[in-house]
Amino acid sequence: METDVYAKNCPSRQVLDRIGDAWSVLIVSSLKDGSLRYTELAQRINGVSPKMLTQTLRGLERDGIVTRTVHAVVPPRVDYALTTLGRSLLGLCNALQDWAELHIGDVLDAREAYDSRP
Amino acid sequence: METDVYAKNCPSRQVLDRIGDAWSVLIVSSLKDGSLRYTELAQRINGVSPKMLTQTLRGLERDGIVTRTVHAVVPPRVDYALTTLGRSLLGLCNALQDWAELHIGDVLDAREAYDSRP
DNA sequence: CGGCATCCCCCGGGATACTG
DNA sequence: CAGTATCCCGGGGGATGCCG
Repeated sequence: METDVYAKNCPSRQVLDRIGDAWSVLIVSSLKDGSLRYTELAQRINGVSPKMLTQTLRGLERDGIVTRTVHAVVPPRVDYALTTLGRSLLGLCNALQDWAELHIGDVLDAREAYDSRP
Repeated sequence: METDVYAKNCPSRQVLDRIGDAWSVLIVSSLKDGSLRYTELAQRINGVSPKMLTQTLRGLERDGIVTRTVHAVVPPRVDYALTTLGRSLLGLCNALQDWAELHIGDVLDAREAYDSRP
């Protein structure tokens, strides 16, 4: 198959969009040690609205990156976990966060220098 | 410094946003072999509007990831190149694209399966 | 050639309230 | 508890037109 991310209509662009989505990255990273419930994800990921959490989880499920397991109990319980495909993303997500935490200082310095220019 | 990407107001979130931006990834990758002119970038990156190209380049420059060099000639010539900080991103960008090109098939299959479910 | 500036539209996404 | 439904707003981002 022809996969050129520079091409406008290449589906790999959509993959970039998904991975690029900040919520996706945070969700995948949160699930690295095992499954979590909906509420646990919501607490863990500071600032995500229920709408975006659900929406992103549905997208990840559709893309075969997470599984959604409903337990028939009261109160309801829904677990989310990574698939094999999802686990293959962990290295990337970790690298992303590592870079961010390692170079955030440089970036902030560069911004300050840029903004204080005539 | 406290760097927790799960925290709402952590600046590393902004780094995630920048790297997550599809245009940023494509620009950084395009510059891996050396500097390019504005028009060359526009041609290389299919589907980007002038506005977004300029805007993204400004953001990358502000964040210390690319340099912008204006040559005083007619017609004008502006070269963009990666900084050291920008070059440190190359591994990440390549990994991102590699993953996309490697797993795009799995993702598309998962989507089809998901969409054709009752 | 390499941009800003402006207009304008559309929808991403937050807040809130309600259900199985 | 785990969502859906609804409303609503800001701004992302395309198109177009003008400068140095």
